[in-house]
Amino acid sequence: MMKNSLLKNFSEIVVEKPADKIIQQIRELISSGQLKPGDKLPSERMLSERFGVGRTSVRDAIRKLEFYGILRTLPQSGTVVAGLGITALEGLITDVLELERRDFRSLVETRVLLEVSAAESAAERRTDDDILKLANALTAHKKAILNNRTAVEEDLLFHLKIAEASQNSVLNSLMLIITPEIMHYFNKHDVCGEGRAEIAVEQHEIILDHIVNQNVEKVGNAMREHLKDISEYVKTLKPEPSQNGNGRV
Amino acid sequence: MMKNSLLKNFSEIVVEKPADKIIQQIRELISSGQLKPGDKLPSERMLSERFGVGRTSVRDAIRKLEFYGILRTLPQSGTVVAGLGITALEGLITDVLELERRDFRSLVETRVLLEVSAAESAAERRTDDDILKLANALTAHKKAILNNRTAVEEDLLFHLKIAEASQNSVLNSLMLIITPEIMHYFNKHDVCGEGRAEIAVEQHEIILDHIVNQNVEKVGNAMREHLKDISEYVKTLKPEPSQNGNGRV
DNA sequence: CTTAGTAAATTGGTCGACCAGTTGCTGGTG
DNA sequence: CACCAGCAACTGGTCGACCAATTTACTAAG
Repeated sequence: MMKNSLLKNFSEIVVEKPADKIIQQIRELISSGQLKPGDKLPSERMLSERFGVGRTSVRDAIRKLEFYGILRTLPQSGTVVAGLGITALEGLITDVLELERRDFRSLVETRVLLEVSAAESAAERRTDDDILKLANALTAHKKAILNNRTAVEEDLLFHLKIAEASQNSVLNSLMLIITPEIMHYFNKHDVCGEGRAEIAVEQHEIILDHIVNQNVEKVGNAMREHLKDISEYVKTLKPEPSQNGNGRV
Repeated sequence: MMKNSLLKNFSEIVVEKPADKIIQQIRELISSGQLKPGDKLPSERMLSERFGVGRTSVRDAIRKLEFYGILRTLPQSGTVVAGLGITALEGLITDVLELERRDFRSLVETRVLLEVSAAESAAERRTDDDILKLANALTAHKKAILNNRTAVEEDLLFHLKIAEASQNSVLNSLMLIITPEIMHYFNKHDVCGEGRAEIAVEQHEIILDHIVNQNVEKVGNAMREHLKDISEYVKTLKPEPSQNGNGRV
């Protein structure tokens, strides 16, 4: 182990997973104009031979780019470049490669933004079914609090149901994406302690009322107030910048 | 081909990729309490044998869940369940599985939400470096218009730089995520035609000015106006509900 | 010359085997 | 008895081979 420490200092982060190298290579192919949007990519076998790596690594790279909507793969047919422009592709790919740490301020800030909007849309467009789901989520939340004081999951699940009720699929998806990180922070800082949970439930009840009555204006303010309460409470705990668990969005 | 059509009608969407089946199974493991947050997952070999599929499929499933922040895999060590609650996990996983089609209304609506907020934050917090990047992006946009009338990529790249200047990493990431889909729609509907591009550039210049002068209020309105222009123009083209290319967020 | 039918080639999907690094036990030694 | 070297059994990462389905190209009949 000791004998390798020097070597490690030398190479350090040069681990360079094959998949990442391939993403870079594909980026170059696109930059040089050899690969235009709509074009079919060479077969995975071609690419693996061309890049000198196994086909699995190529598949991993493709899968990753596919996640971000840059490629699109049709079974038994081929992989094509999505209908994006070259310029944007370059920018996106480089950004995607170093999509890193979140910070708490950004997370809270964005959450308020999304949630307030979601609540307003929910009040405007909720169906009867949505109300049922919201009521159920609220009940589950109350029930969980009776058993164990921290019920972060149930709390956030109520918020997710609001996003669902907004009838805005994109908003809903984005909420789904950032929720795990929010949960991570909340558990870390033990937000729901000594009476906080009860207050949260009360506010949830108010919000649900507004949604039922389709009072768009009031629900926005109620949600803003609810989140303001929580985020300011969190601030009193630790100033720590604190990086999150994984780098995903 | 014809002889299979009946069979296809029978099985239809029962393609059931192994990876998806595994995601379901893991979900059950978590539901039944056999897998608690923080626990280490059984090794990939165990899982592949247990589920009766190849290890590759297991890896695919894990990658997918990892992408959504539900699992976390440490090389040469093991895969663990992220620090999420069981309740939320259930909700998230089922939702993730059917994270499907976007619709245009949701996309535009959410975009306005994010962009206005991004512009305001950018005006408030932009650095000198940000201004430089914004100016460069604007120049590139103008230049592209002189050559070819449609310069959707450069247009959106300017918007992405605004998100970057907002100093909100989460907001920036979310913009990166929805931008490809926006581009898809714009190219599809040929938004930038006959003078639209020039108008857009003028509005971009105004927005940039406001950001330089840190005029938070005006930049919000300017961005709202800019997006309103575009989205309403798009509306005049086709009422078509239109599903997008791939189901990714 | 057109067209239907079939077979070969190519595609992505899946699999089990091998690789390198880590962990933890085990037995020998101070 | 404590401790450390060394080995063995894991881990995830990568690879090339096989599979089924699709596409394509060729051939033969009309």
